Amino acid sequence: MTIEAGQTHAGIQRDDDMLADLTEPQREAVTHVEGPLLVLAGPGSGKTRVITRRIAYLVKGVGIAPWNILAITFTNKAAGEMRERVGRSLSERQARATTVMTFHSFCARILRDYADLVGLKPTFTIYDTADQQRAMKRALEDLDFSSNNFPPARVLATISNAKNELIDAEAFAAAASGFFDKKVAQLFSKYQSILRASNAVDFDDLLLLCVRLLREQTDVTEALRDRYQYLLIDEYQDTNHAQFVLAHALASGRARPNICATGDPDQSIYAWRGADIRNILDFETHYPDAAIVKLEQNYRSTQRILDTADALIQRNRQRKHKRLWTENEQGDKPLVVTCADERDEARWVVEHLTLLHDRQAIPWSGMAVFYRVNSLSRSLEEAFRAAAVPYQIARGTAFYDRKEVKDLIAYLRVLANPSDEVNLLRIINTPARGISDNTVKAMQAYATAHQLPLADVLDDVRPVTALNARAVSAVQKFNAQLLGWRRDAGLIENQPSPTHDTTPSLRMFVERVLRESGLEDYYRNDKGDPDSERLANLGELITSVQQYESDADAQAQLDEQPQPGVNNKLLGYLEQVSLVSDVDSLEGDPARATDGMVTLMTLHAAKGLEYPAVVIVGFEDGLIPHQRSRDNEKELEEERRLLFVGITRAMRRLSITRARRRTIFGQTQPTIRSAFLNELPSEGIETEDSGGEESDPFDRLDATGLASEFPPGTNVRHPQFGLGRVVNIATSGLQTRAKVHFNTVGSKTLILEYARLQRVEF
DNA sequence: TTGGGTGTTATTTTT
DNA sequence: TAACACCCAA
Repeated sequence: MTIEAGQTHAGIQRDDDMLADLTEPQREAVTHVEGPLLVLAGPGSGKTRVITRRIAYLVKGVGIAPWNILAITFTNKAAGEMRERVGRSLSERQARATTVMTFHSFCARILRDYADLVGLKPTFTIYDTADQQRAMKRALEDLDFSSNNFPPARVLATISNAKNELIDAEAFAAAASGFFDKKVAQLFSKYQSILRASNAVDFDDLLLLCVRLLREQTDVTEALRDRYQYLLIDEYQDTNHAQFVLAHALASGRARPNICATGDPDQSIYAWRGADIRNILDFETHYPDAAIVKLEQNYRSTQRILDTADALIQRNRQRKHKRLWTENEQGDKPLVVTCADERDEARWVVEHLTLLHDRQAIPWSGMAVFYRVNSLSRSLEEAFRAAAVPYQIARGTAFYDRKEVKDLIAYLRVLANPSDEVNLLRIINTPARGISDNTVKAMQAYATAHQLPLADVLDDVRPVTALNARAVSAVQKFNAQLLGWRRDAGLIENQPSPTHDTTPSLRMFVERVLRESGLEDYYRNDKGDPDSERLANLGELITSVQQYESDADAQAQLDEQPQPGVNNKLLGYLEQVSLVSDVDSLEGDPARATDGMVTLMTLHAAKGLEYPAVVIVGFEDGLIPHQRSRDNEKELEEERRLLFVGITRAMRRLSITRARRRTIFGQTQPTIRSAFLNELPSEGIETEDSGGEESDPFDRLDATGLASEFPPGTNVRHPQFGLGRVVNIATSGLQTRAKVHFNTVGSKTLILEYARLQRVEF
């Protein structure tokens, strides 16, 4: 039976059909309709199922119009998955009427509609990290700052943190106190003016400007609240302040906000990117009459794996109590394996996985190896290659970061948005066309002196007296080319759209730009040898254009809209490129029966995935928890959550390995086992030696045990100095030094092995 | 304009 | 160690 959108109670499906296969808490979450709802979903607890079922229930069970539903996720992958699963339980028409988007695409869409209200043109460009870096370098140059003292990445990170807190350049300047912050304030303001002049925004601006829009334009807010009456937010533990405010603004304005947040504080691993775990921990404070549902039953892992994870996470204080349980079998004890060094560790991993593959018939695609830092993948790769075991590395957005791909996209961006200086400067002489650095500098100087956008200077270069005839003609030729392209794509305002026989499709248009810009020849002739890989990548980009185009055309047809023009498709495509990375290009869906390959990735990248067999390597102090997170209790808890995420990815087999020695930065050093080792239930795990070398009888004397007994923040008593509090703890070699702030004598650094510190509980 | 020499630095990266 | 950015020379 298909129910058409908009139909009311007459055609409502009986609840039982949709609810029969749910557990009690799941049913509770699905059937909660009005008012705030928080779903605390442990790993593997069927969260996505609950969310999609809830959407189906709202539409089919309650009769809510699908266009009143807005579901927000963090990743495109999650959005795509959710869209797909919603599509399965609703009619196609209903499913298409719901809005399932990432925070950023949602904001981008709103800003396109209301660009003028926040000082943008609808053609604005979304700058990615590389674009941001270029813009920041320009800001540094303009202000004569040395990039040694102000590394662009660090400055941008500071600015990003500010924007996540909804602090704009002005507010930042007002609050800046230290030397660095004051300088950053100047850079912040310069950077924003560069972006503004380029009609460009960065990822954080999408959120910031959206919030500003909602705050300042009450009619827009009203319209959006009216449209999106039921709000679902996934991975709520990862929301930053801006996202919290945005969600709140949308949900407010009615007596009981219809906001449904799902997430798990124990899986919050992005605080360093601005995520604020308090958003989920304090949900009931923000929404006093919130209903809370806990999904604690796990359908993924064996009992022993779950017990290990649970024991670990119970150590955290910043959390909501939750007890994980499962009806799954007990399973094998998780293994903790000590290896000689990283090569021995890698060898053990490959051997272990090969055994699981051959004896237990687990396909390669059902296995994953996680590490804390990317650099650990190297020794693993070597071992996998040596043993001829198929593997893949999950790396982020490699494709769109390729030089040749970025070049072509830069052309498209400049065509869509002539103000985009960062990208204009990228392509102005790529490939070389006789517009030298000096020519560019002269034009920039002229632009600055006359307060003109660089694009205007290109339109008429003759007044730039510093240029010789050759330079002028080179610039004119280039500019004429840009104009020609724009005209044919219908990208020039106040001009009739192109006749369809000029440039009938976006794909053909992009191919034409590729050819006529000289990029194609440039990469073909590069160094004499046919640079086939680069050309192949460009070909792949064309394919993605075509893909986008046919999707857009099909969508228009379904919506009974006229076919979009090349100009609109170009804008849409560029937005997709900016907001969609290719992380989901991972092969080896464990559900598939193919043998596939083993997947190697960071612990962060593992979130949301599951594998029958998991190995976590580098279980050492300084790695897990990471060096930089040791001094701070909050960060230490995040490291614990990271390990928790890693452990809970495993369905049946879990192994954790460490090396006694590891070579880092070219230096081989003895390691100390992770402080978290003592937090795993000793009866519930099995320890083993890799057999790579004789085990060291003194190994057990290492300092780790002590270190974990005195995490920063611990209150202690010293026989001489009295009461104090551990400030930080550092391990070097076999010694553990603790810096303790004593109530009476101030700070002292003590060697834990000798200082007779005692814990004091209050 | 490119290449080589030098110096600096070293998590995690949903968008 | 190794990757990357930067600067200078040809």
